[in-house]
Amino acid sequence: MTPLRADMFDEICPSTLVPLRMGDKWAPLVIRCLEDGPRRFSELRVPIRASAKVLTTSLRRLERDGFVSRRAEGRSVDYALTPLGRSLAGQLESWCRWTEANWDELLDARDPV
Amino acid sequence: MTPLRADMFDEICPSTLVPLRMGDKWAPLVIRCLEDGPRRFSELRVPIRASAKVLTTSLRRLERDGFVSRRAEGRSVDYALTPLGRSLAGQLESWCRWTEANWDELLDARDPV
DNA sequence: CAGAATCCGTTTAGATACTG
DNA sequence: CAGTATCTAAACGGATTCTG
Repeated sequence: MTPLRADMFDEICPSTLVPLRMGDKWAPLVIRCLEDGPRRFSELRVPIRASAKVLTTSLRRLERDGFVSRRAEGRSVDYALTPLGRSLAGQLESWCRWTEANWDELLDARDPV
Repeated sequence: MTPLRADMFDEICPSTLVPLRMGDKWAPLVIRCLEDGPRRFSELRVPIRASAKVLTTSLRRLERDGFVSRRAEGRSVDYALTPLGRSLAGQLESWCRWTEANWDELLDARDPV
């Protein structure tokens, strides 16, 4: 194994944080939805077909981890990517590109349930 | 949002598979453990401090998705990365590098629970 | 509008004991 | 050695109802 400061075998290491957070069913979608700028709660609910409770949970976690910021003004609330969140979005896109590059293998490999 | 064939908003799309599978608590560790070659079940259990049941579950899923292969010979069983799994391991390493590049921000941003 | 509260079913992790 | 079986507890997702 390549020695890295990012030691996934250490539970405290932030490298374990990213897969766990992205493993959240809705978090990657939230990140992608915010790529083009701030969105309100109700705007996120249209493309992301999760219940209000579940979406809120995702947003709170992303906020706590510093990927998303929340700004309330009057009745409306804006969610936006932080600089760290934008950086993560780039990482996510590189992932999608990996998926595209391995598309057929991914579909073929998968044992149908 | 950049238009990609990998559409995370489509539940069937394999791009959703990767974050979900990597969100598995032990899967990323399994992948890393197999980077240097095949390992037996008991060898995996040393660095990966999960119960036999949980580790088995992870391995079965990784096998089903085509990232890991299982080969039994006599009493011993070898697990190894498939070509697809090796490719994923590279992706995982790029993730760790991203973590290292954003180390301080990740630690600072994180709201202590 | 942006959630919070509640309830419910499923999934997951973990510990323990057992087996071919 | 490489699991399986069983049980428990916690986490997660979803639907519904309510509220400032």
